[in-house]
Amino acid sequence: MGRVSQAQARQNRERIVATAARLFRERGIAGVSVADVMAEAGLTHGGFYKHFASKDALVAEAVTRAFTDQAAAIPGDRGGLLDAYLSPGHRDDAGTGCPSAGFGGDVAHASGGDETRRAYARGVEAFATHLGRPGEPDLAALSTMVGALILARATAGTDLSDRILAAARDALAR
Amino acid sequence: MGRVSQAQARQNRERIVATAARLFRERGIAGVSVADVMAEAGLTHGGFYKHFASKDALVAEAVTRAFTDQAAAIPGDRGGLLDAYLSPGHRDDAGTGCPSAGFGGDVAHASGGDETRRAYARGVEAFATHLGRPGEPDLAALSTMVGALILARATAGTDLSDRILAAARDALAR
DNA sequence: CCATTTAGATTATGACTGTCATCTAAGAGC
DNA sequence: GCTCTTAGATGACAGTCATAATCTAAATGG
Repeated sequence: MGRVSQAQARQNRERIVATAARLFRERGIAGVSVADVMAEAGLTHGGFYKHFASKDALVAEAVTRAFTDQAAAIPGDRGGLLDAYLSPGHRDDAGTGCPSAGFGGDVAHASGGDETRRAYARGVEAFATHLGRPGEPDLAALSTMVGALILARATAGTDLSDRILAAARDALAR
Repeated sequence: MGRVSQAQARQNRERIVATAARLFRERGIAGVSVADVMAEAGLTHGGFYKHFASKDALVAEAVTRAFTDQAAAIPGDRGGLLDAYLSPGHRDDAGTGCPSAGFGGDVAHASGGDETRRAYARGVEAFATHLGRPGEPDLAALSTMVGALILARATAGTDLSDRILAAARDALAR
């Protein structure tokens, strides 16, 4: 209702970004409204513009946040990373999953503004670099992983979905 | 205004589906309204429901149509297919491009109904079969191609975009 | 403590959404 | 030609959207 401590406000803002990063990946950017995000964060939609200039500004921050969260949670060894990435669990949990895959389709369709595209490109490059060596990111492996995950999600519920994950695992195991 | 010949009506319906197949791939399913499709097809939005039961029904038909169009236009030799698929031209023309990539993100987020998901899965399987041999579709190559195209589109305008396409071409050339 | 600031709630906005009922003019069938 | 039918136009509907002004109560700084 009234006011809230600066610490509380900062924490609320954090929760809005974290909630958005999850919901946008789950339902797509266009499929989630500002009111949806605020409600899920336990706030009312009117207060949103005290924190962000626009929905696009939130999208850009949510994309950045999703990539930094990912970077902090990546398994160290490549084998473990591949198995986790191409698992049914990752397929079925888009909300906390890979941002390159979760946001890829939406950003390709120009959802979010210019800042969103830049944040996305930065995140993709960082992830590809982690997959390869500094100086030579493994863009081919990244493409296979992202493509397999998106295809597996879009065909979830069919046997094709599991076969896609398995085929990508096999191809990248070498 | 008044009525129109059965042949003309059939032709109008075709145009609605073709327009939708293009717009949905360009801007995303959620980013295109029924009114958008009808206007682009040269009709008013009210007449839409004389042709389709719902937007979801149109989405399902548009997805099916995009895949049959693709199947009719695929280069015969694998080398030519790879070069065309992973070209800047294909990246920049999503509207007439690969439906597996163009619809993948949206279908993964459960845009469109059950029939849409089935149509998408059928189309993906058919394309993968074309890439491999009957009985053993090349799901890994498909994943690499679709992933590279989506990533290249989402990073269009940066040098990363071209590098992704080149890396995927190299990896699949073997 | 008191005055000022401000996060968040409430409510309003104008535009846009998918879906229909209705109207109308012209094709189709006899 | 005279019905009967129907594709498409027109207009309206209830709902949702992003954005914003206003209110209010509590936190802040002096």
